[in-house]
Amino acid sequence: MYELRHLATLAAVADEGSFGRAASRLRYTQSSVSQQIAILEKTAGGPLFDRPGGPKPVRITPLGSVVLRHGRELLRRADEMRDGIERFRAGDSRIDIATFQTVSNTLLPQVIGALRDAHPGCDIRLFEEETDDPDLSGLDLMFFDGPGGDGIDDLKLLDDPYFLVARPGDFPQGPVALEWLDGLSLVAHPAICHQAVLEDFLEARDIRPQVVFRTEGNEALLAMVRAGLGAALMPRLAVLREDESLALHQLTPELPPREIFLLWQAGRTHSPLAAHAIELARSAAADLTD
Amino acid sequence: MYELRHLATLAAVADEGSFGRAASRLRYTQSSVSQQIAILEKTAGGPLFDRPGGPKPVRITPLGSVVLRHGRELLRRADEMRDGIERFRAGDSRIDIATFQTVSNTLLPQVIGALRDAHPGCDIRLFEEETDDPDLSGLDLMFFDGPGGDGIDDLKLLDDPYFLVARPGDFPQGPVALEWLDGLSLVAHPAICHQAVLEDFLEARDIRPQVVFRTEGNEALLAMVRAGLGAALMPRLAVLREDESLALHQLTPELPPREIFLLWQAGRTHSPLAAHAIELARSAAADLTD
DNA sequence: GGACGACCATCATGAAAAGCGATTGATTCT
DNA sequence: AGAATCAATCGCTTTTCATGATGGTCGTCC
Repeated sequence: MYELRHLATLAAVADEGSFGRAASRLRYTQSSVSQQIAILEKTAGGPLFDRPGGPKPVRITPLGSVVLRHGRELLRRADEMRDGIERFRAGDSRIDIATFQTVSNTLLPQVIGALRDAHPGCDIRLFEEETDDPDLSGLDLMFFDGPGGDGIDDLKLLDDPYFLVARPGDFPQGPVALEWLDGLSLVAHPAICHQAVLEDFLEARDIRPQVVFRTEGNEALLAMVRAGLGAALMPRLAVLREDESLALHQLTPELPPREIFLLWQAGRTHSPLAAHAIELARSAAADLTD
Repeated sequence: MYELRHLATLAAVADEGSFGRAASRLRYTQSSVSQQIAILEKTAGGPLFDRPGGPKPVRITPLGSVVLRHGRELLRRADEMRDGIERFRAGDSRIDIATFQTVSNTLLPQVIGALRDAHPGCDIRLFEEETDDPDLSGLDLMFFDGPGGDGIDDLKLLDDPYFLVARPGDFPQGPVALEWLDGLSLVAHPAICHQAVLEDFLEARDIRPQVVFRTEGNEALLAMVRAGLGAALMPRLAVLREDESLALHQLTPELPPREIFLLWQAGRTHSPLAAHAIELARSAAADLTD
């Protein structure tokens, strides 16, 4: 059976017009070139070159033209593959990352920025979704507020502690005892993901705040607090702009912090891009917890 | 260095999700598949599959996807090449033929018809040109009214004898002596190709007809004869419709007949199509000389 | 939990082939 | 005729390829 090597030889012979010159170009011997062409001629079922004999150049036959045309195309594709591999190794490929709101606003910008700097040609695709149940199909990486389950590897990036967010003056400065939350008017995220964990935790201690409004938007929640609709229990990182219009109170005892993980399919070999992204996420998380 | 075989194995492994199943599909052993993938992984510079171990299927890595995508493309092209060769052998290819007027009207229709019947998908291209100097570059075959020169092989198809074409009654029925042509008003082809040969032949015998009109078109010449502008010396085959408005007279002695040859580049291996065309032209010529 | 089965890597071995050098035969140019 | 050029071919060496056996890993089934 013929192989790419034979096609390369064919092309060289066609270029040089001579078996011998093709041989020296490819660092073969003339005899080897003869045999390679012979193999191609056997699989093609007829002569690929007319050999006039003597110093005249060999000339491609009509059948040879057919094989040569296809052969060159194959060689071109093989080159493209080499390029493709090289580009991939340079990180010039695609990465699909799922994320959620808080991460999009804090960790991710740093990660993406550094990634684009290091790999200018790369194609980064983000998918923002709030879900209880991480689905990594088609994704390289996923930020998630909990560890991965079966068939998923994870890396814990950081603990994001909960604070009570209220209007200045609504509570005395400093830590607030957890019991104060009982019966308190709160605005909150929908009861999925870590929000559910949180509410179960309070319930278990017989603390039942009154949730008067739920929305996914962090900014919307903070606006509600500013407007006096109620207080909010929010992870530190969700409060982007800390200004005089809001007061952050630690809680005693502390609520279980939201844990932020980076997930990927278990046992997966990462692309250079993904490997780099993991490293960047780890160090960005370390910066945030300073 | 990797070869097409390795890419085929890669694709099979990707399809089957298992080295062993790919091996049995390709009639290899599992060990051979392992080694082939190892070779590809070496040239790609990293693992192409994640091997979870145990009965879980292997999964392609991002790098593997790159190689696989290109690999499949290469294999597809290799298949196309096989098809191309097959189509070529079936005669379903292209043939370029140069011809001239008389041949276009007599021999060629039969040849082309039979060729298209035998090879329905073939691509026949005709180039009609009147020239003294056959140029076969880019052509498979050329009809010509003389033998081929240097670097050209030829096949003599037939002799086409010259007749004197006149209006009925202008000459007594039957052969006409050559001397009668001296001073006679003739219409004729331009003095190239065999026409030149013909006039030299007469000149050498001190016979000088008076050419009152020249044109390339056979039909135009015959129309001129009918109109009484003059007589014409024409090869038998150029007089397509023999009707009562024209009289054909043999000449005594005969003029050297126009010889019709089929030419091609010397030593060339023909495509099946060209080989067939040569055979058809030969037998069509034989039919005409009956 | 321990034996089993599915799976891939590795190693040694024998077979196939690829490549090489020398020679031959054909052709052209001088 | 002789020299030069070129491809085909032959015997040989080296490399590559494929194989079968063996060992390690992971999941599953009593």
